Amino acid sequence: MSKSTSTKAKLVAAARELFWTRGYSNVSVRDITGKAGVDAALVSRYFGGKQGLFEATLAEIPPWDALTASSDELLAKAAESFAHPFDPEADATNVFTMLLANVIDPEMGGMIRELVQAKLADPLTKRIDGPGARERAALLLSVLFGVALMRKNFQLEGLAGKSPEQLQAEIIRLGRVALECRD
Amino acid sequence: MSKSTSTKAKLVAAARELFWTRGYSNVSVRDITGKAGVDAALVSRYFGGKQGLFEATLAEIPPWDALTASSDELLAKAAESFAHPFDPEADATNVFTMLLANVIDPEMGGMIRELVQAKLADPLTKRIDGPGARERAALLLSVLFGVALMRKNFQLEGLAGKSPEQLQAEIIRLGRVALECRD
DNA sequence: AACGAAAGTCAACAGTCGTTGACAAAAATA
DNA sequence: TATTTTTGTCAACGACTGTTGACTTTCGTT
Repeated sequence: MSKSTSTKAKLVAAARELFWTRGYSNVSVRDITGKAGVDAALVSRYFGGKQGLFEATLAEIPPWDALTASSDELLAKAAESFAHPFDPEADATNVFTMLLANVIDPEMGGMIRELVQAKLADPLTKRIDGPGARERAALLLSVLFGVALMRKNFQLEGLAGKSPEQLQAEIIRLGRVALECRD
Repeated sequence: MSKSTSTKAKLVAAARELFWTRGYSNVSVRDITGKAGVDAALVSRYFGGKQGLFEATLAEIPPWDALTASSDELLAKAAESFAHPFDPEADATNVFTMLLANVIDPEMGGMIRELVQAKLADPLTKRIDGPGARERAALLLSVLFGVALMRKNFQLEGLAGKSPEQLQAEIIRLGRVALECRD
Protein backbone atom coordinates (compact mmCIF):
# COMPACT_ATOMS: atom_id res chain seq x y z
CA MET A 1 0.00 0.00 0.00
CA SER A 2 2.98 2.29 -0.41
CA LYS A 3 4.98 1.97 -3.57
CA SER A 4 2.27 0.87 -5.96
CA THR A 5 -0.07 3.69 -4.97
CA SER A 6 2.58 6.14 -6.03
CA THR A 7 2.84 4.71 -9.53
CA LYS A 8 -0.93 4.36 -9.70
CA ALA A 9 -1.21 8.05 -8.94
CA LYS A 10 1.40 8.89 -11.55
CA LEU A 11 -0.54 6.85 -14.11
CA VAL A 12 -3.87 8.47 -13.30
CA ALA A 13 -2.33 11.94 -13.44
CA ALA A 14 -0.73 11.37 -16.81
CA ALA A 15 -3.84 9.62 -18.10
CA ARG A 16 -6.12 12.45 -17.10
CA GLU A 17 -3.89 15.04 -18.71
CA LEU A 18 -3.90 13.16 -22.01
CA PHE A 19 -7.37 11.60 -22.04
CA TRP A 20 -9.07 14.80 -21.00
CA THR A 21 -7.49 16.95 -23.69
CA ARG A 22 -7.01 14.63 -26.66
CA GLY A 23 -9.87 12.19 -26.15
CA TYR A 24 -9.87 8.53 -25.17
CA SER A 25 -9.20 6.79 -28.47
CA ASN A 26 -6.67 9.39 -29.58
CA VAL A 27 -4.34 8.46 -26.74
CA SER A 28 -2.38 5.22 -26.58
CA VAL A 29 -1.38 3.34 -23.46
CA ARG A 30 2.24 3.91 -24.36
CA ASP A 31 1.64 7.66 -24.58
CA ILE A 32 0.48 7.65 -20.97
CA THR A 33 3.11 5.30 -19.58
CA GLY A 34 5.80 7.20 -21.43
CA LYS A 35 4.68 10.47 -19.86
CA ALA A 36 4.41 8.85 -16.43
CA GLY A 37 7.76 7.11 -16.71
CA VAL A 38 6.19 3.74 -16.03
CA ASP A 39 6.06 0.41 -17.84
CA ALA A 40 3.09 -0.09 -20.13
CA ALA A 41 2.21 -3.48 -18.64
CA LEU A 42 1.27 -1.88 -15.32
CA VAL A 43 -1.85 -0.35 -16.83
CA SER A 44 -3.39 -3.78 -17.34
CA ARG A 45 -2.07 -4.98 -14.00
CA TYR A 46 -3.38 -2.14 -11.85
CA PHE A 47 -6.45 -0.94 -13.75
CA GLY A 48 -7.46 -3.98 -15.77
CA GLY A 49 -6.70 -2.23 -19.04
CA LYS A 50 -6.92 1.08 -20.86
CA GLN A 51 -10.63 1.51 -20.20
CA GLY A 52 -10.15 0.92 -16.49
CA LEU A 53 -7.53 3.63 -16.35
CA PHE A 54 -9.89 6.03 -18.07
CA GLU A 55 -12.64 5.26 -15.59
CA ALA A 56 -10.20 5.77 -12.74
CA THR A 57 -9.66 9.22 -14.22
CA LEU A 58 -13.40 9.87 -14.02
CA ALA A 59 -13.74 8.53 -10.50
CA GLU A 60 -12.70 11.67 -8.68
CA ILE A 61 -14.54 14.46 -10.45
CA PRO A 62 -15.65 17.17 -8.07
CA PRO A 63 -19.35 18.16 -8.08
CA TRP A 64 -20.32 21.22 -10.09
CA ASP A 65 -20.04 24.11 -7.66
CA ALA A 66 -22.77 26.07 -9.44
CA LEU A 67 -25.33 23.52 -8.21
CA THR A 68 -24.80 24.42 -4.56
CA ALA A 69 -24.94 28.18 -5.07
CA SER A 70 -27.88 30.32 -4.05
CA SER A 71 -30.61 30.96 -6.59
CA ASP A 72 -29.39 34.38 -7.68
CA GLU A 73 -25.77 33.30 -7.84
CA LEU A 74 -26.40 30.08 -9.74
CA LEU A 75 -26.08 31.62 -13.17
CA ALA A 76 -23.02 33.65 -12.25
CA LYS A 77 -21.27 30.60 -10.86
CA ALA A 78 -22.21 28.50 -13.86
CA ALA A 79 -20.99 31.16 -16.26
CA GLU A 80 -17.77 31.56 -14.32
CA SER A 81 -16.98 27.86 -14.40
CA PHE A 82 -17.29 27.88 -18.17
CA ALA A 83 -15.62 31.23 -18.80
CA HIS A 84 -12.62 31.22 -16.54
CA PRO A 85 -10.61 28.02 -16.62
CA PHE A 86 -10.29 27.58 -20.33
CA ASP A 87 -6.61 28.30 -20.57
CA PRO A 88 -4.25 25.56 -21.76
CA GLU A 89 -2.74 25.35 -18.29
CA ALA A 90 -5.85 24.28 -16.40
CA ASP A 91 -7.29 22.18 -19.20
CA ALA A 92 -5.96 18.96 -17.77
CA THR A 93 -8.21 19.35 -14.74
CA ASN A 94 -11.25 20.84 -16.44
CA VAL A 95 -14.19 18.49 -16.57
CA PHE A 96 -15.95 20.35 -19.36
CA THR A 97 -12.89 20.11 -21.54
CA MET A 98 -12.94 16.38 -20.98
CA LEU A 99 -16.63 16.13 -21.86
CA LEU A 100 -16.09 18.00 -25.13
CA ALA A 101 -13.09 15.87 -26.03
CA ASN A 102 -14.86 12.55 -25.46
CA VAL A 103 -18.44 12.88 -26.73
CA ILE A 104 -17.49 11.92 -30.23
CA ASP A 105 -15.55 8.89 -29.07
CA PRO A 106 -17.07 5.66 -30.39
CA GLU A 107 -16.22 3.69 -27.25
CA MET A 108 -16.74 6.22 -24.47
CA GLY A 109 -19.43 8.43 -26.00
CA GLY A 110 -22.25 6.59 -24.29
CA MET A 111 -20.69 6.79 -20.88
CA ILE A 112 -19.99 10.50 -21.36
CA ARG A 113 -23.58 11.20 -22.36
CA GLU A 114 -24.89 9.45 -19.26
CA LEU A 115 -22.42 11.36 -17.13
CA VAL A 116 -23.59 14.71 -18.48
CA GLN A 117 -27.23 13.78 -17.97
CA ALA A 118 -26.66 12.46 -14.45
CA LYS A 119 -24.14 14.98 -13.13
CA LEU A 120 -25.15 18.14 -14.97
CA ALA A 121 -28.55 18.12 -16.64
CA ASP A 122 -30.57 16.27 -13.99
CA PRO A 123 -29.21 18.14 -10.96
CA LEU A 124 -29.57 21.45 -12.75
CA THR A 125 -33.18 20.60 -13.65
CA LYS A 126 -34.06 19.89 -10.03
CA ARG A 127 -32.18 22.98 -8.96
CA ILE A 128 -34.09 25.27 -11.30
CA ASP A 129 -37.50 23.74 -10.70
CA GLY A 130 -40.73 25.06 -12.10
CA PRO A 131 -42.55 24.47 -15.41
CA GLY A 132 -40.34 23.39 -18.27
CA ALA A 133 -37.34 23.11 -15.98
CA ARG A 134 -35.85 20.27 -17.99
CA GLU A 135 -35.98 22.24 -21.22
CA ARG A 136 -34.61 25.42 -19.69
CA ALA A 137 -31.77 23.52 -18.06
CA ALA A 138 -30.88 21.94 -21.38
CA LEU A 139 -30.98 25.36 -23.03
CA LEU A 140 -28.65 26.84 -20.44
CA LEU A 141 -26.20 23.99 -20.89
CA SER A 142 -26.39 24.63 -24.62
CA VAL A 143 -25.25 28.19 -24.13
CA LEU A 144 -22.52 27.21 -21.70
CA PHE A 145 -21.06 24.42 -23.82
CA GLY A 146 -21.59 26.41 -27.00
CA VAL A 147 -19.38 29.26 -25.85
CA ALA A 148 -16.84 26.79 -24.50
CA LEU A 149 -16.81 24.88 -27.75
CA MET A 150 -16.36 27.97 -29.87
CA ARG A 151 -13.65 29.38 -27.68
CA LYS A 152 -11.66 26.26 -26.96
CA ASN A 153 -12.17 23.88 -29.85
CA PHE A 154 -13.06 26.08 -32.77
CA GLN A 155 -10.90 28.92 -31.44
CA LEU A 156 -13.07 31.59 -33.03
CA GLU A 157 -11.24 34.90 -33.30
CA GLY A 158 -14.24 36.77 -31.99
CA LEU A 159 -14.04 34.95 -28.66
CA ALA A 160 -10.36 34.10 -28.31
CA GLY A 161 -9.36 37.60 -27.25
CA LYS A 162 -12.03 38.04 -24.63
CA SER A 163 -11.08 38.04 -20.98
CA PRO A 164 -12.81 35.60 -18.60
CA GLU A 165 -14.71 38.51 -17.06
CA GLN A 166 -16.07 39.73 -20.40
CA LEU A 167 -16.94 36.21 -21.40
CA GLN A 168 -18.73 35.57 -18.12
CA ALA A 169 -20.83 38.68 -18.62
CA GLU A 170 -21.86 37.56 -22.11
CA ILE A 171 -22.75 34.09 -20.89
CA ILE A 172 -24.86 35.55 -18.09
CA ARG A 173 -26.80 37.69 -20.54
CA LEU A 174 -27.51 34.68 -22.72
CA GLY A 175 -28.13 32.37 -19.78
CA ARG A 176 -30.82 34.65 -18.38
CA VAL A 177 -32.76 34.30 -21.62
CA ALA A 178 -32.23 30.55 -21.66
CA LEU A 179 -33.65 30.24 -18.15
CA GLU A 180 -36.65 32.49 -18.81
CA CYS A 181 -39.90 30.75 -18.06
CA ARG A 182 -42.35 31.03 -20.95
CA ASP A 183 -45.70 29.57 -19.95
CA MET B 1 -12.97 8.87 -67.61
CA SER B 2 -16.10 6.80 -67.27
CA LYS B 3 -15.74 3.74 -65.14
CA SER B 4 -13.35 5.13 -62.57
CA THR B 5 -15.49 8.19 -61.88
CA SER B 6 -18.27 5.87 -60.81
CA THR B 7 -16.13 4.15 -58.20
CA LYS B 8 -14.66 7.47 -57.14
CA ALA B 9 -18.16 8.73 -56.50
CA LYS B 10 -19.02 5.58 -54.57
CA LEU B 11 -15.94 6.09 -52.44
CA VAL B 12 -16.66 9.74 -51.74
CA ALA B 13 -20.27 8.97 -50.85
CA ALA B 14 -19.35 6.21 -48.43
CA ALA B 15 -16.51 8.28 -47.02
CA ARG B 16 -18.71 11.28 -46.37
CA GLU B 17 -21.34 9.18 -44.67
CA LEU B 18 -18.76 7.68 -42.29
CA PHE B 19 -16.30 10.56 -41.87
CA TRP B 20 -19.02 13.12 -41.26
CA THR B 21 -20.79 11.15 -38.56
CA ARG B 22 -18.03 9.22 -36.77
CA GLY B 23 -15.06 11.54 -37.29
CA TYR B 24 -11.93 11.16 -39.38
CA SER B 25 -9.70 9.07 -37.15
CA ASN B 26 -12.56 6.87 -35.96
CA VAL B 27 -13.12 5.53 -39.46
CA SER B 28 -10.74 3.16 -41.22
CA VAL B 29 -10.08 2.94 -44.92
CA ARG B 30 -11.44 -0.58 -44.89
CA ASP B 31 -14.66 0.62 -43.28
CA ILE B 32 -15.23 2.92 -46.23
CA THR B 33 -14.19 0.53 -48.98
CA GLY B 34 -16.26 -2.21 -47.38
CA LYS B 35 -19.35 0.02 -47.41
CA ALA B 36 -18.65 1.12 -50.98
CA GLY B 37 -17.95 -2.40 -52.21
CA VAL B 38 -14.56 -1.40 -53.52
CA ASP B 39 -11.01 -2.55 -52.97
CA ALA B 40 -9.07 -0.72 -50.28
CA ALA B 41 -6.08 -0.05 -52.51
CA LEU B 42 -8.12 2.26 -54.72
CA VAL B 43 -8.23 4.92 -52.04
CA SER B 44 -4.51 5.48 -52.30
CA ARG B 45 -4.65 5.17 -56.07
CA TYR B 46 -7.43 7.68 -56.72
CA PHE B 47 -7.13 10.09 -53.80
CA GLY B 48 -3.53 9.72 -52.73
CA GLY B 49 -4.51 8.26 -49.38
CA LYS B 50 -7.03 8.48 -46.57
CA GLN B 51 -6.53 12.19 -46.01
CA GLY B 52 -7.06 12.93 -49.70
CA LEU B 53 -10.36 11.10 -49.61
CA PHE B 54 -11.45 13.14 -46.63
CA GLU B 55 -10.55 16.37 -48.40
CA ALA B 56 -12.48 15.22 -51.44
CA THR B 57 -15.43 14.91 -49.09
CA LEU B 58 -15.01 18.53 -48.06
CA ALA B 59 -14.60 19.79 -51.60
CA GLU B 60 -18.28 20.06 -52.42
CA ILE B 61 -19.83 21.72 -49.39
CA PRO B 62 -22.60 24.12 -50.32
CA PRO B 63 -22.46 27.71 -48.98
CA TRP B 64 -24.46 28.48 -45.86
CA ASP B 65 -27.83 29.63 -47.14
CA ALA B 66 -28.37 31.89 -44.14
CA LEU B 67 -25.62 34.18 -45.41
CA THR B 68 -27.56 35.12 -48.51
CA ALA B 69 -30.84 35.81 -46.74
CA SER B 70 -32.21 39.28 -46.12
CA SER B 71 -31.33 41.02 -42.89
CA ASP B 72 -34.52 40.19 -41.06
CA GLU B 73 -34.55 36.60 -42.24
CA LEU B 74 -30.93 35.91 -41.48
CA LEU B 75 -31.50 34.72 -37.95
CA ALA B 76 -34.50 32.62 -38.89
CA LYS B 77 -32.57 30.91 -41.68
CA ALA B 78 -29.58 30.32 -39.44
CA ALA B 79 -31.73 28.88 -36.70
CA GLU B 80 -33.56 26.67 -39.17
CA SER B 81 -30.38 25.20 -40.58
CA PHE B 82 -29.32 24.18 -37.10
CA ALA B 83 -32.68 23.06 -35.82
CA HIS B 84 -34.15 21.08 -38.65
CA PRO B 85 -31.79 18.61 -40.23
CA PHE B 86 -30.53 16.92 -37.11
CA ASP B 87 -32.25 13.62 -37.68
CA PRO B 88 -30.13 10.51 -38.23
CA GLU B 89 -31.29 10.35 -41.82
CA ALA B 90 -29.87 13.64 -43.05
CA ASP B 91 -26.79 13.57 -40.86
CA ALA B 92 -24.59 12.20 -43.59
CA THR B 93 -25.08 15.38 -45.61
CA ASN B 94 -25.09 17.89 -42.76
CA VAL B 95 -22.02 20.09 -42.63
CA PHE B 96 -22.52 21.10 -39.02
CA THR B 97 -22.64 17.47 -37.95
CA MET B 98 -19.33 16.99 -39.71
CA LEU B 99 -17.79 20.00 -38.01
CA LEU B 100 -18.84 18.77 -34.58
CA ALA B 101 -17.52 15.28 -35.28
CA ASN B 102 -14.09 16.43 -36.42
CA VAL B 103 -13.05 19.35 -34.21
CA ILE B 104 -11.49 17.10 -31.62
CA ASP B 105 -9.60 15.13 -34.20
CA PRO B 106 -5.83 15.39 -33.73
CA GLU B 107 -5.10 15.29 -37.46
CA MET B 108 -7.98 17.25 -38.97
CA GLY B 109 -8.78 19.64 -36.13
CA GLY B 110 -6.68 22.45 -37.57
CA MET B 111 -8.26 22.23 -40.99
CA ILE B 112 -11.74 22.17 -39.48
CA ARG B 113 -11.04 25.26 -37.40
CA GLU B 114 -9.87 27.18 -40.45
CA LEU B 115 -12.94 26.03 -42.34
CA VAL B 116 -15.30 27.32 -39.68
CA GLN B 117 -13.51 30.63 -39.50
CA ALA B 118 -13.40 31.08 -43.28
CA LYS B 119 -16.80 29.70 -44.27
CA LEU B 120 -18.93 30.61 -41.24
CA ALA B 121 -17.45 33.15 -38.85
CA ASP B 122 -15.86 35.56 -41.33
CA PRO B 123 -18.78 35.75 -43.78
CA LEU B 124 -21.23 36.10 -40.91
CA THR B 125 -19.16 38.91 -39.44
CA LYS B 126 -19.20 40.85 -42.70
CA ARG B 127 -22.88 40.07 -43.11
CA ILE B 128 -23.81 41.47 -39.69
CA ASP B 129 -21.55 44.51 -39.85
CA GLY B 130 -21.46 47.27 -37.28
CA PRO B 131 -19.53 47.67 -34.03
CA GLY B 132 -18.41 44.42 -32.40
CA ALA B 133 -19.62 42.42 -35.36
CA ARG B 134 -16.91 39.81 -34.95
CA GLU B 135 -17.82 39.19 -31.31
CA ARG B 136 -21.55 39.09 -31.98
CA ALA B 137 -21.07 36.68 -34.84
CA ALA B 138 -19.00 34.41 -32.63
CA LEU B 139 -21.65 34.58 -29.93
CA LEU B 140 -24.39 33.63 -32.38
CA LEU B 141 -22.38 30.67 -33.61
CA SER B 142 -21.90 29.67 -29.98
CA VAL B 143 -25.64 29.48 -29.50
CA LEU B 144 -26.18 27.63 -32.77
CA PHE B 145 -23.50 25.02 -32.21
CA GLY B 146 -24.31 24.79 -28.52
CA VAL B 147 -27.89 23.69 -29.15
CA ALA B 148 -26.74 21.34 -31.91
CA LEU B 149 -24.09 19.83 -29.67
CA MET B 150 -26.50 19.27 -26.81
CA ARG B 151 -29.17 17.81 -29.02
CA LYS B 152 -27.07 15.63 -31.28
CA ASN B 153 -23.96 14.64 -29.39
CA PHE B 154 -24.93 14.84 -25.75
CA GLN B 155 -28.53 13.88 -26.51
CA LEU B 156 -29.93 15.84 -23.58
CA GLU B 157 -33.42 14.70 -22.69
CA GLY B 158 -34.63 18.27 -22.42
CA LEU B 159 -33.89 18.87 -26.10
CA ALA B 160 -34.28 15.44 -27.67
CA GLY B 161 -38.07 15.56 -27.67
CA LYS B 162 -38.41 19.02 -29.17
CA SER B 163 -39.67 19.42 -32.71
CA PRO B 164 -37.58 21.35 -35.22
CA GLU B 165 -40.09 24.21 -35.08
CA GLN B 166 -39.92 24.51 -31.30
CA LEU B 167 -36.16 24.31 -31.39
CA GLN B 168 -35.96 26.97 -34.07
CA ALA B 169 -38.06 29.33 -31.97
CA GLU B 170 -35.79 28.85 -28.97
CA ILE B 171 -32.67 29.43 -31.03
CA ILE B 172 -34.15 32.63 -32.48
CA ARG B 173 -34.89 33.97 -29.00
CA LEU B 174 -31.33 33.28 -27.90
CA GLY B 175 -29.81 34.43 -31.18
CA ARG B 176 -31.50 37.81 -30.93
CA VAL B 177 -29.73 38.40 -27.63
CA ALA B 178 -26.44 37.20 -29.05
CA LEU B 179 -26.68 39.65 -31.93
CA GLU B 180 -27.69 42.61 -29.76
CA CYS B 181 -25.35 45.53 -30.18
CA ARG B 182 -24.11 46.81 -26.83
CA ASP B 183 -22.10 49.97 -27.41
C1' DA C 1 19.78 -14.08 7.09
C1' DA C 2 16.04 -16.61 4.71
C1' DC C 3 11.78 -16.76 2.97
C1' DG C 4 7.66 -15.12 0.36
C1' DA C 5 4.87 -11.61 -1.38
C1' DA C 6 4.73 -7.50 -3.89
C1' DA C 7 6.46 -4.37 -7.69
C1' DG C 8 8.50 -3.66 -11.83
C1' DT C 9 10.81 -5.20 -16.36
C1' DC C 10 11.00 -7.29 -20.76
C1' DA C 11 9.82 -9.50 -25.01
C1' DA C 12 6.38 -11.04 -27.59
C1' DC C 13 1.48 -12.07 -28.88
C1' DA C 14 -2.43 -11.25 -32.17
C1' DG C 15 -4.86 -7.75 -34.26
C1' DT C 16 -5.60 -3.48 -36.96
C1' DC C 17 -3.93 0.38 -39.40
C1' DG C 18 -2.64 2.93 -44.09
C1' DT C 19 -0.09 2.01 -47.93
C1' DT C 20 2.51 -0.31 -51.65
C1' DG C 21 3.84 -2.97 -55.78
C1' DA C 22 3.26 -6.81 -58.61
C1' DC C 23 -0.20 -8.86 -61.17
C1' DA C 24 -4.74 -9.92 -63.91
C1' DA C 25 -8.84 -8.31 -66.23
C1' DA C 26 -11.10 -5.00 -69.06
C1' DA C 27 -11.54 -1.35 -72.23
C1' DA C 28 -9.95 1.72 -75.68
C1' DT C 29 -7.05 2.63 -79.47
C1' DA C 30 -4.60 1.18 -83.50
C1' DT D 1 -7.16 -8.67 -84.29
C1' DA D 2 -3.14 -6.78 -81.86
C1' DT D 3 -1.43 -3.40 -78.65
C1' DT D 4 -1.61 -0.05 -75.25
C1' DT D 5 -3.91 2.16 -71.51
C1' DT D 6 -7.06 2.02 -67.96
C1' DT D 7 -9.23 -0.34 -64.02
C1' DG D 8 -9.46 -3.50 -60.54
C1' DT D 9 -7.48 -7.50 -57.48
C1' DC D 10 -4.48 -9.63 -54.27
C1' DA D 11 -1.01 -10.39 -50.85
C1' DA D 12 2.01 -8.40 -48.11
C1' DC D 13 4.76 -4.65 -45.89
C1' DG D 14 6.05 -2.05 -41.59
C1' DA D 15 4.14 0.50 -37.96
C1' DC D 16 1.23 0.77 -34.19
C1' DT D 17 -2.46 -0.95 -30.94
C1' DG D 18 -3.79 -3.26 -26.13
C1' DT D 19 -2.65 -7.12 -23.56
C1' DT D 20 -0.26 -11.19 -21.65
C1' DG D 21 3.03 -14.28 -19.25
C1' DA D 22 7.49 -15.32 -17.71
C1' DC D 23 11.15 -13.22 -15.57
C1' DT D 24 13.98 -10.29 -12.17
C1' DT D 25 14.23 -7.07 -8.58
C1' DT D 26 12.70 -5.06 -4.31
C1' DC D 27 10.65 -5.01 0.02
C1' DG D 28 8.47 -6.53 4.42
C1' DT D 29 7.99 -10.42 7.58
C1' DT D 30 9.40 -14.36 10.17
